[in-house]
Amino acid sequence: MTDPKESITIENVVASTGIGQELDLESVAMDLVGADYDPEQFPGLVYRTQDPKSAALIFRSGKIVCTGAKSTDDVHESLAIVFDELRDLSIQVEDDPEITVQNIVSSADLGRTLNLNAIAIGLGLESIEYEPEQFPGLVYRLDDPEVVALLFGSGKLVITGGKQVEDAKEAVDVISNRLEELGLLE
Amino acid sequence: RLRKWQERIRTKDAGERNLQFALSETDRMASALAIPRSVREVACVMYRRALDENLIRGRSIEGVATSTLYAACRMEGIPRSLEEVAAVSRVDRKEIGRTYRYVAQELSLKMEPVNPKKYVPRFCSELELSEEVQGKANEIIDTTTEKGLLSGKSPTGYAAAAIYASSLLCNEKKTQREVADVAQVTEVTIRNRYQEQIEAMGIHH
DNA sequence: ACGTTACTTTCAAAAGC
DNA sequence: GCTTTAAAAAGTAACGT
Repeated sequence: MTDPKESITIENVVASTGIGQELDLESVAMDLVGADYDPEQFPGLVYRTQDPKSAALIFRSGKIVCTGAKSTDDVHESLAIVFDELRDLSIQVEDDPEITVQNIVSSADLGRTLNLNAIAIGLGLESIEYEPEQFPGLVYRLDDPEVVALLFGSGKLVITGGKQVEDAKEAVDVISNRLEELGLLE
Repeated sequence: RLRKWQERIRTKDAGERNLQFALSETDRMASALAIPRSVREVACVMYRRALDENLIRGRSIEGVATSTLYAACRMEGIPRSLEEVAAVSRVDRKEIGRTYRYVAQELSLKMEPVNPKKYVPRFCSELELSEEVQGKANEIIDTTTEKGLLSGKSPTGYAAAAIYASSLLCNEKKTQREVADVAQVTEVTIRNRYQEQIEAMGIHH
C-alpha cells in the first residue's frame, strides 16, 4: 500500500508581492510585449511568463499577484522575470520584494475508490457539502490544517486554501485517517 | 417620533408584501410543477425560517423561494431537479443551486444526496411505463449503487439510464431521446450511465 | 456516435464598482 | 457581491463533423 502522501502534486501556487512603486499601467501596457490591459473589465494588467509558466496581475499601486506556477520556486522565478521586465522599462523595483504565498492547490490520490454517499453521512451531513447534481466532488472543510478538500469517487482529491506545502500532506493524513477509522476506505 | 412610527409601519407593510409575494410565487411554481399542497406548506415554513434568520439579505426573494421549494421537495421525498425548478423560476439554475446550498447550510437542513429511485415513479409515469419497468429500474439502481457506481453522478441521469435499460429488458422500449426529455438530461449522459450499469449488472444487449 | 471545447466546484490576492 | 488569473478533480452539456 503506497502512501497517498507520495501522490501529492502541487498544481498551482498563488502569491502576492509589490514593487513599492506606483505604476502608470497605460504606458506599461504600451511598452510591455504581450501585456493584456483592459481597465474597463479589470483594474489589473495581465502579463504571462513562459518559463516558468505563470500569469502576473500588475496593479496601479505596484502590487502584483502571481498565479499558475507549479511551485514556490517557480513563483520566485516568474516574479524575478516580471521585475526585470519592469526594470527594462526603467521602472524602479525594490531589490528583493517580499513575496507572500496566498494559496496552494494540490491534487492527490487515495488509491481506492470512494463511496461518497457513505462518506457524506459518515463525516456528517452538516460538515460536508455533496451535491452530485451540481458538482461530482464532495467538499470537505478541515479545521487543521485549515484547507478545503474536494473528494471524488475515483479516490482522487484536490486540496486548496493552504499557504504551506505541508498543509496538503497534513490534510491527506487527516482525511485518510478519518476515512479509515470510519471504515470508509476500500 | 411620528416619523419613526411611520417608518415602522412602512417597513412592516413592505415586509408583509414581500412575504406575500414569496408565498404566492412558491405557490405559482409549485402548481406549475404539480407539487402537492403538503410540500408547498413545508416550503413556506422553510421560507419563513429563512426570513426569520435574515438569510434573504443580499439575495433575491424569488431565489430563496425557489430554493426552499427545491429543498422541500427533496425533504419530502419527491425531488424536482434544479433543471425542473429553474424552468418555472425567473432565477437561473446556478443561482438556485448556490442559494439552496447557502440556505441548507444556514438552516442546518441535513439533506442526504437524492436517491435516483425517487425519480423513477414520476419519470416512468410520464413515459407511460409499467410497474414492471419501474421495479426493474429500481433493481438496477440498487444493485449498481452497491457496486459503487453512483458516486459523483447526477441522480437524474442515473435514474434515466436505469429506466432506459429496464424499458429494453421489459420489452417496452423507449428511445434515449424520450427518456432524456423527461429526465432533462442529454442522450450522451444516458448512454454513458447505461453502459456502466448494464456492465455492472452483467447484462448483454 | 465521435471529438473538442467549455462549463460546474474549491481557494487566495489584487483595485474598484 | 462582481470583475480577472491559474490549476486539478469528474460529470455534464453543447457544439461540429
